[in-house]
Amino acid sequence: MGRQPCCDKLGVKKGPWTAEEDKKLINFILTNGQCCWRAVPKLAGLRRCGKSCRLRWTNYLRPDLKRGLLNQPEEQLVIDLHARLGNRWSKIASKLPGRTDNEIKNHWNTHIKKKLIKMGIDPVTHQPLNNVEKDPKKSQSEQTEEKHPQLLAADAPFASSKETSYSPADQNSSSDDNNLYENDPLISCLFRDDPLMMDFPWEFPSSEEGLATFSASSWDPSCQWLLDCQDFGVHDFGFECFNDFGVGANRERE
DNA sequence: AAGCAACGCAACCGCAGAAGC
DNA sequence: TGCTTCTGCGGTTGCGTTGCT
Repeated sequence: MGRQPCCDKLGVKKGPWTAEEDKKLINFILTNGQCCWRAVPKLAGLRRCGKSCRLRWTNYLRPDLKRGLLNQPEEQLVIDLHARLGNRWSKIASKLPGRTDNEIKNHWNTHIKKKLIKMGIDPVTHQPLNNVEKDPKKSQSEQTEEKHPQLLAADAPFASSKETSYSPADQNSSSDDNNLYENDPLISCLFRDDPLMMDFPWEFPSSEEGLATFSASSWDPSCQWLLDCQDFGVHDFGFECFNDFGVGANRERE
């Protein structure tokens, strides 16, 4: 039987996205919202597979994305979360507003991993490299707190405290993550299921009226990228695609 | 200046689970 | 209930950039 490929390989473009393709995709999503990804390339006039479109949007074009390297608190949070959740990048990413799983995964593999190894910490187990197999029965979180004093301490705003009792992620990984940090107000805030303020409702209205409403009322400082665009080169495909939605008007007001 | 190696990031691939019928 | 389709996730690869010799 076999699984149908997500797109027919023939005639589907691969590789880096061009500014023109980005423009088409942004234009389409701002106009129609995120609908069936499989249909997006066809409707948007792209010779890409839906999967590729989704990836491009979620990892690069989404306006609520932060650009640039992870800062210290974010990095610390990633380490902390990784110690508890393992390579569940999407889970980790969901706790870092504006960051994608891909970004975090890349950052982990290129930066954090090395840092930990340099510090003599196994990035997989979060235990000292020379002590990895000493106490396999100890819970991962217990070990993490022991092994990351320098990470969990002063320079780590998200660091766990001794008062905080965490459930070891690997013992009960299916348990509700909310319980993990219930004693830590900041972390528990991050672990809430309800949307944080940065969760932007990417359900764009499709009618003109709706779009007008969107542009007038939903403009948010987090969308400043549309104006600044210095971080990822929106210049390359111009602003025309946003003008229809009142972004230009917002800009003029400033 | 040229060649090479290492690095970092964007993108692809394949699988698993969810959703729909 | 089982099959099909779609989406999302994590691992991996490819390539452009940067730094070193």
